Amino acid sequence: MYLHHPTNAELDLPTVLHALSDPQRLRIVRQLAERAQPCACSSFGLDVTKSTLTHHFRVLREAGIVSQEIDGTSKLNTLRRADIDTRFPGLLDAVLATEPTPAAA
Amino acid sequence: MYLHHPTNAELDLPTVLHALSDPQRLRIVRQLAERAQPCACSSFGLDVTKSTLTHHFRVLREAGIVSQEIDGTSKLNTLRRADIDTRFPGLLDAVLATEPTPAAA
DNA sequence: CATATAGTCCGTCGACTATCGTACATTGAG
DNA sequence: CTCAATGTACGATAGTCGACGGACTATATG
Repeated sequence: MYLHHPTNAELDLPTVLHALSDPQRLRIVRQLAERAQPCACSSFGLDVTKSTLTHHFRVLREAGIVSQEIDGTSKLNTLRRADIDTRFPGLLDAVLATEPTPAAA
Repeated sequence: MYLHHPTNAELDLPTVLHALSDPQRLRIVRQLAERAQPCACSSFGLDVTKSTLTHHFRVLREAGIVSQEIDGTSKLNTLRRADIDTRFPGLLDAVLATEPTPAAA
């Protein structure tokens, strides 16, 4: 099973902003930034079904925000911080610096 | 005719990111940042109809990115830079710092 | 093999989006 | 008053989005 990841140069600002404009995905990104270790999709405590989770992680991966690698039955997710910082300096910092508005886990 | 503008405290990150995730609106924001003077909706050279333009400016206004005031038959648009910078420091700078990807006027 | 775990794939649903066209309102200029 | 300019309101349409359930795959582990 091949997982497409956009290259650094392929990162597109509107696509990235759109991927970050969903509260659930924003929660995922915040947690990934805090943990700084590859995490399975199911470890984020989001109150949605598995298929919805798959959807959100695909959006994040295809936007280039997250990289995924397969590890057994899991998929380990990592924030592509360096790539995003290179392409869009300061963007991720600005997003992460805002307090998690309502209820974020 | 009353135009609702969210207060500084009402600015919501996902809403702002979503408003910025459209190429047309991004073009508007870039031009507003460069001009730094209130501009009528029709002065941005976007290749869409008037009604579509109205729609995009409403999205920007309701997200708190732009303020609009009526001046004769025109509506003058201003980037709420200070407000956004206060609420989301560095966000607008990061967005504006990226090169206008494809064709931006 | 049997079972459990972690995700994927597909189809569906309702809500929203971006776009358009046409008709309308308001204002300013002649 | 008439006309042009600027923008709004109100559909309509084609597409996307977030969410779901259910069937499925792949990888452990017993």
